[in-house]
Amino acid sequence: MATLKEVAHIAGVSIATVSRVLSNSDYPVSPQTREAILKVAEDVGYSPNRAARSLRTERSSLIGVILDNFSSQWAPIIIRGIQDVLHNSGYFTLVVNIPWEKYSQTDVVQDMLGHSVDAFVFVETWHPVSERREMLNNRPYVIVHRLFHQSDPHSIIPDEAHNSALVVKHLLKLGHKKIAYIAGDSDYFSSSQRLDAYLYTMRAAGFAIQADWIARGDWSIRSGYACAQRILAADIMPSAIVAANDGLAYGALLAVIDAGLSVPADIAIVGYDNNDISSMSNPTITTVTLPLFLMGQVAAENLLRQLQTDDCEFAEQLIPGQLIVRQSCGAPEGKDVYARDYLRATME
Amino acid sequence: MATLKEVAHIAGVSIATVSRVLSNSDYPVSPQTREAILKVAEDVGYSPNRAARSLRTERSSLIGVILDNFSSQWAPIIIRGIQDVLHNSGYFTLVVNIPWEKYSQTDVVQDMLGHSVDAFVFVETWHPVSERREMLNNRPYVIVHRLFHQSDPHSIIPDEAHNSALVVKHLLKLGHKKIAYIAGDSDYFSSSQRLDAYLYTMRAAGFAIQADWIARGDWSIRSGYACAQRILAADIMPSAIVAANDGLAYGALLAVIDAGLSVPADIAIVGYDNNDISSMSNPTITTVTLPLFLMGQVAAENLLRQLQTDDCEFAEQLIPGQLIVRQSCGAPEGKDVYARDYLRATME
DNA sequence: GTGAAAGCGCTAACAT
DNA sequence: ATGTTAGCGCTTTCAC
Repeated sequence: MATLKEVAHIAGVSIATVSRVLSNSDYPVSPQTREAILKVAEDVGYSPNRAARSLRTERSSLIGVILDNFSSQWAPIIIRGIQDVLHNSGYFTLVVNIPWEKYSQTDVVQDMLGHSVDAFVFVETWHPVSERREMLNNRPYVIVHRLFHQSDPHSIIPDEAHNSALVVKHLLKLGHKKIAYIAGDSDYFSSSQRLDAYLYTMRAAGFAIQADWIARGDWSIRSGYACAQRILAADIMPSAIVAANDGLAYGALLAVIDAGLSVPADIAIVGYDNNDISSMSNPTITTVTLPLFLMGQVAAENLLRQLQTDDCEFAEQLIPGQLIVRQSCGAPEGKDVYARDYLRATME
Repeated sequence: MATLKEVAHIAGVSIATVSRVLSNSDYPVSPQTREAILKVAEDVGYSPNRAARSLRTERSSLIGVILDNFSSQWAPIIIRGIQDVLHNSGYFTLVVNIPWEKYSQTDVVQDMLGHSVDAFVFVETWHPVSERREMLNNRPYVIVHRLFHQSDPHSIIPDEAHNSALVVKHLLKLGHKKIAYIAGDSDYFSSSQRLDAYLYTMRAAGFAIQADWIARGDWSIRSGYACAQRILAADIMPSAIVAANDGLAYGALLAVIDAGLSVPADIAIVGYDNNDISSMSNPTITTVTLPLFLMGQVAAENLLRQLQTDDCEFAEQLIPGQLIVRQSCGAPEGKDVYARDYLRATME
């Protein structure tokens, strides 16, 4: 590969001048010289040796990205959002998947620091982050879609309260007053956030909540089924069920149908996350979609800002999701949103 | 961060000796000295400066991974397989997603070469690879799950012929003689491979194929629906339909049901790919699963071999998939494989 | 078995 | 506006 020295030799100037031009320095160079150098660089296909540059500047144009679970339905989209911004700014990402169980953060972070990464992104991480900053060699970092309890001003997270309130308000607007809730695994930060928003929204609307309207599952279809069965046995039968995710909602759907009831006629159901399952079930499930790509972009932009200016202000950034109205809530606008009809309609 | 110099100073030896120990060189160093150095390195948390090492050795411990579509159902699993092997061998990966439309391979490859990547992995790439080797600066490379027509000895690909024959033979074993076929988009390499295997297997079994038993779709549910409608109008009604992927199979399923027929009683259906849809439909769809994680691992191991020994032999490696028997084929062992029953059974 | 020193390609401080 | 040069941390050749 071509080096500065070669370009300098061909262009008949010193390597310092070539460096000034090709490293986008703001050091003054005469237009003619600049152009000549640019031409030679183009001709020989010059590409800077990042190792040499990195050794000198202690910056690598590399960003470490650490995630819990690469194969989750969220991670790939978030990563694409991150890369979309970062690649356009000349950065490469070192993406590493570390299953939560075998997490030994130190090792990976240490290795990444050996590669002189300029900053870190943590995606969907759950791990305790006490003293993170020192471990990270005081490099900038940002957390996207944080799943653990500890608050961190460097986080970009879904606005769980807003999103959860979104579905509850949607049901209220449809006239429901007796709304039950299936919560997710209590280990998750998002689980309590979503539940709290349901409680708050119901109270703000002035509707009482029966104790046996609330069941706690573990995010799975199976537990959604079991929770819905318990709710159906409540003293006062609810007219709608809000589930903390689409798996739970789908399980609830099956349980309600198996109980000989109809969705949404007898019981309305709404989910959360816009999982594939919610668009393929029968009836299709009304849910909330998270703007994952956007979250990745925002995270990357946040990081770039940190990289450019020494001290910026930090505060958790909450990104709102969007309601997707389908059949399971009974709203008129979702009535026809089911896969087979969509298929038929567009197949003529 | 600690440097060789510091470790050498503390240990009271020269940096050369420290380097010999800490870079796993096979140069002889006395056991006592070695141990002393190792201890100091541990104490100060030494981590080699990869930029300096890379500058010197022209090797970076970085592998460039280029893919078409990060968010495909295959890519993340393949990548995890790749990383599983590579990380254990001390490599980091530079993963870059380049949508096919805006592919300008040269730029990314060029940038990666600037980072001195030791080798390349192409995942699900479609792009022409003529003269790839020179462009890659003669560095090792491997292609996983290749989607284009040109053959390349550096490929790790699913054994499409074997897999496709797997489902056809499965139907033959169940007694089907009149088997129709819905092919995928003809632009894809895998499409013709799968179709050919169907044709070959049927002929080898001695069964004639009617011209109107074969329809060509574009991988989508919608086109599966349309293709099945055409097949149902054939002069001789088939007893089974093989679809080139699960989307087509699901579309066919809907069409058969809409025609007032039953699956698998009247028409058996099988898919390919083990997409989520095939485990969630009703009936669930018999299909073939691709060993994606394994493919990634094999690809990475192949690459490591190239990195270690100068000349190794190359030949396309075909990785066989596995048949997943569910309800849509009518086989007894798949009879009970449906989501709701599974749910009930395990819910007690 | 160990140490001294050259040099990888680049940037930046300093000189002109 | 341009050139000269030191030195980033490491590996490796050569000397002892």
